[in-house]
Amino acid sequence: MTNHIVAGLNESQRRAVEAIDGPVLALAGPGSGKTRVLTHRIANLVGNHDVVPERILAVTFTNKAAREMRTRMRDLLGAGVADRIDIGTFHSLAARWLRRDGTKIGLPNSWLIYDDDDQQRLIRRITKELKLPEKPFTPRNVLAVISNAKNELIDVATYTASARSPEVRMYALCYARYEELLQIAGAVDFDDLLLRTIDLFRTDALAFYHSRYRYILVDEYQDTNRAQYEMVKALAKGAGNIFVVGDDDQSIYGWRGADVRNIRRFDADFPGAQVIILAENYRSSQMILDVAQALIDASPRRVFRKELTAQTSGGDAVTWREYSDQNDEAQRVCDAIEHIVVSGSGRFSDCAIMYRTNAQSRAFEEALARRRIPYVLVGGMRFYERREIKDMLAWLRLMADPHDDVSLMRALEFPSSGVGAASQDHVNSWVAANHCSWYTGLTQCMNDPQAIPMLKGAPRQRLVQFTTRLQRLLNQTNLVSLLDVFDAILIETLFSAALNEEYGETDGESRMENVTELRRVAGEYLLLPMNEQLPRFLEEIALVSDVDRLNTSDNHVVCITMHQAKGLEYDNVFLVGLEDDLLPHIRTHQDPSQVEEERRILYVGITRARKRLALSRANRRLNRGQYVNTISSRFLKDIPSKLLSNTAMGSRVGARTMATPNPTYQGWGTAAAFQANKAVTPPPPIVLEVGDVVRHQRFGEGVVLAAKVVDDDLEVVVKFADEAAGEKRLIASFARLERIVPNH
DNA sequence: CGAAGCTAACTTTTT
DNA sequence: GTTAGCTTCG
Repeated sequence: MTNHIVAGLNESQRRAVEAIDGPVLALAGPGSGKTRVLTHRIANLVGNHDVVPERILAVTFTNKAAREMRTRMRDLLGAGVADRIDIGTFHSLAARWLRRDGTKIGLPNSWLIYDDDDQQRLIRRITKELKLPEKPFTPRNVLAVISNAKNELIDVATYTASARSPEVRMYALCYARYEELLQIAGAVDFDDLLLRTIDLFRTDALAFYHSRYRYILVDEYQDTNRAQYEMVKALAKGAGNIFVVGDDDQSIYGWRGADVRNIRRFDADFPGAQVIILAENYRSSQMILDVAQALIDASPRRVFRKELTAQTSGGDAVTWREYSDQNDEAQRVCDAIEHIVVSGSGRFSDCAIMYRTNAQSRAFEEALARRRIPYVLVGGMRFYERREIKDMLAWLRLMADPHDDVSLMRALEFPSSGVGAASQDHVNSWVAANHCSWYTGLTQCMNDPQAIPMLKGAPRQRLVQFTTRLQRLLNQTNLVSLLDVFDAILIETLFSAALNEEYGETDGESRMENVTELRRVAGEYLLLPMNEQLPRFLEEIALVSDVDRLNTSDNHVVCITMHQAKGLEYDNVFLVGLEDDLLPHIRTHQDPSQVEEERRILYVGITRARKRLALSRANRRLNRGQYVNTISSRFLKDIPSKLLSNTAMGSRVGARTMATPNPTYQGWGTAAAFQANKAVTPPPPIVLEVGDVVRHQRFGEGVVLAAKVVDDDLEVVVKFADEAAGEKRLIASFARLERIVPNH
């Protein structure tokens, strides 16, 4: 039956949609309509083959991809049907299954997810406890060792048994203790979500999942790690209808355990697999694809070769420019963006600046802010990683699980409970010796003054006070919603006042606004049954990423790493910092396979562009306070120079000098005509004179000592009342100064 | 015990 | 140019 579901698909897409039985591998080049294939395949199963929606499982790598798929499914099938399909990331699905069946493999009834920060705190505690030297045993290193072991499905016993060198034996000790502490806290880390699910699939519970999921679809299969691969294999053993989409040329997560071999050996793992290649590109111009193709064809070992073809030939030339330094690069990119907007060929939101490392974003942020171009920065400090947010979450988590040690120690520090390092050490050695949680230890200590002999007098009193406060919260019976719990904590801890105390009034208030924003998010969970509200809220927060929060409808330039940009697309893409040492990153130079991964990162970046692509580098770059000369990325050699133009995008604007401002574009005023979003609208230009009294978000009040116009903006020197802040040179619009007393 | 001030190290990418 | 962790002082 041919109908609207397959209408409009090309030959390969259609085959991928209609091959519903058995194993199928779809090799989907960038922009080849991968999501379309996934959604239409599901629509085909439900609409044309009467598959019950509940029998379908779709796995993605990001929440964003999951949400997008859900939205498209609703358009195709209607919400009533679409919402019955299980769609999610590996991690969120695993969490869902473990909530349901975790007790079968020994998980407690309720458990928490430890994020990266929690893990590091735990590790720091362990390395201190074991008195390990700082040198190789940084939290980051130790965590990487443990995570790699977990990714390879190596448990503590196996790891310990295979430890030869003294150093590895130390890591083994950390691993063992780490696992014990997680267990005591009733917590699982990201890797555990997958590992424990594999454990679950080794029990007879697997039969349930086999009967439940008859059709399995996996997106971005090239990014699966060992654990995810095992999960897929276990599930696919049921009905055998396993459909995976991926592209080995876009495999860029090897560093966190993803194994390209999973996709390359798919037909060996699943005998009789159909392999379908999707190479027709519906996104980019042929000019852009030629560059991408040249780059990837230069890769020495490729297994599946694809020849990307565009819908139309030609397009704007891809540009390559070398700038003097990172600020120059940022300025010229801004020129080009302004040109695009002013000439009417695009909006700010059609432009994206992509770089290899987050550290590169600073120069662009400053240049964009200075010109009042609205932008968003993806990555860097995430909302849920802010101090005040983590502090609030620590208390919320304690409400769900008082044995969560990491949160308890955090709650102990904010609001300050007056419990110092010495007392903490006493408690810590006691709970370590008794293999119990802090909460258990503190409760004992409260009931029996002699329980922890080292603790007495005032320090013990303070701990008792803290425990009393915590128990008062835990025992409140009149809390009937998540918001009640939230507010009870705010009241009991005097959270807002504590923020002002800790950060000063101005900063404290703005941090409280973030907490209020968190409260607003919590408010979205009120429709769930009371006992599910808090756990679900916490789980979602642990698994949400920055890209997930990216709002594509707002009119702003996007600054993003090439990694995070995977799955996104823009009319105009600026790939910056194409320098050896940055791309390929210096830490990959000695390993050819890692350098090849860097090549694929660039490939991913290039193929994000629809219409225009600008490549650039800075001849010298400020590294940590020092300028370093750079050389072009070695990957440039693989792109024939005839494919590159050295006329920059928007070069007319680029030619302007600081002395003669572009008459057609006058900062934000003109840009506002292009319907910028309110949320990102920079403040109107502020005019300051010497002698004005101003307020800064962080530094507080100060007086303007000097002011001069630099590059269309005002640069001021402000002497702040706060001794610590002293005198600062600031860009007026970037610093968001507020004039409180004009100088008349 | 906590605040302030100093040093060192550091920056790859993140579910 | 930042941040985290350590030392020192009050």
